[in-house]
Amino acid sequence: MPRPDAETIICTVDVVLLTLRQDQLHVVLLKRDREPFRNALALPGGYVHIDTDQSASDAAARVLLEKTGIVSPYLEQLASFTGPGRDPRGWSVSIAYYALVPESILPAQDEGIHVVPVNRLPSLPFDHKSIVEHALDRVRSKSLYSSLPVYLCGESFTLPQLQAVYESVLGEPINKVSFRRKVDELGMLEAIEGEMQSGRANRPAQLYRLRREFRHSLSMLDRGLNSRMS
Amino acid sequence: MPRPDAETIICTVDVVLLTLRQDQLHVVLLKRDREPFRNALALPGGYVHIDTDQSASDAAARVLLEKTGIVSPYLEQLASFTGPGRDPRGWSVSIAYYALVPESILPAQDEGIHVVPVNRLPSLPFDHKSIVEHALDRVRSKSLYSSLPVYLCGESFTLPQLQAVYESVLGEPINKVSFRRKVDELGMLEAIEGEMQSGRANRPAQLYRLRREFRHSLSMLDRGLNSRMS
DNA sequence: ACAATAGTGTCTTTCAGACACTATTTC
DNA sequence: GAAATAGTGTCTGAAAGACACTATTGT
Repeated sequence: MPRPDAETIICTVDVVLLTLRQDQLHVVLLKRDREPFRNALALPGGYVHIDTDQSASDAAARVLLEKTGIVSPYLEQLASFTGPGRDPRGWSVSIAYYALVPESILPAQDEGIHVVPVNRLPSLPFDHKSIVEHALDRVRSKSLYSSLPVYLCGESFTLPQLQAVYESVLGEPINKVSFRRKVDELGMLEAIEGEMQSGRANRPAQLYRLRREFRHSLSMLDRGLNSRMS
Repeated sequence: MPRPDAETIICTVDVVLLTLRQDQLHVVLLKRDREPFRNALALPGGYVHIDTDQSASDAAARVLLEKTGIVSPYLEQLASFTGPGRDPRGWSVSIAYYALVPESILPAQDEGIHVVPVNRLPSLPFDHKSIVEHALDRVRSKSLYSSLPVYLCGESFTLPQLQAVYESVLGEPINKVSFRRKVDELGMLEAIEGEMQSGRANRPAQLYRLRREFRHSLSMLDRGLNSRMS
């Protein structure tokens, strides 16, 4: 364990764990069990352990597992946040990561795990608010031209469900025909031979799953879903 | 100055300084004046100074200025590279930045400053080769939909010159009409009321410069120059 | 049969690339 | 006037969005 003092740079990782609940992006926050900011809600984070971690990415995966019990199939470096003022203990570096998971794998909301909608963030310690906002920017812009949002779905899902996920992430409706053309172009899905009943009276939708090659990496488009962003 | 030992994470910044020479991207490498890898060519880099640097970005700008004399109008964080093995002194974090500058502001190639073509990189110490490759990926993909390559031009330039710069970065020809439509759409340039003579006999081209608002930040497109990449 | 949603065919609009034409300079 | 490159007008083809139509379920 690093022993921070005035001579040393504090080196940590933080994880922005995102999920979709009721068609809204939510971020997982934990109640801090130690100083500084004890009892405040903050991103899951912790020191890099030079004795066990082979990289910051390892540290992020370890922290996420230790603090939430989750192993995320998608975990990507976001950016590093640095400076003398962001942590009261001293000059610090936080290497931030983001992860997307289906709501179904989240542990029950208790034990200090809070899932809060990203558009109703409470005030957060350190510069965690800024980190979350950077993560949202990244997720939204990557969702325009990649398969990233599929990590918010469970093992299997229908195309209408997947489209709703994209629409929730991007915050606006997508043309159905174009969406299906793009999904086809991405080539990331395979049909499963069972179907799905909609709860009510209608034609059932085909279930799909991610192809094996894309379980842990993205598929990219040249041209993007042309949901206006900018 | 941090005093690295087995207990401490070594915290540094490295800068990938890119420029265009003879229509080819080049990276600036310096001969290291101390161990480890004394006398090897490497990226300009150095320790974060917690007594003077207000952020890693400050550290990168300082290192760049100290080692090359350059103040780059565009300097962006690339990613952080971490692990126990990348630096022989111990577990290290390098927060990497990249910068683009016109060749004209580079100091004379001596005093240990080397400008080498990116497709003929020598073997580099640490994981600097990987850092350079990440920077190239980033620059190329951002060049598809932003004004990034203008930082490779000087104060003023013509549209044919700018197009050549984009083509050099992207490594393939661009349609002239489309390019001009996109430049116009980006809205980042303003005409200067002098013209430019081409060295030989032809119609002179209008000179342009970056609008003030874009001197230190990019302009982005929704749709990109459709130079095929991926 | 009707309601409801899945899935597709096709027309229209928008945008990128091809190409040719005009413009302006030097020789 | 010829050569050379700057700059533009316009046509063509590709891709995105609109919209309507068919398909398949439960009630």
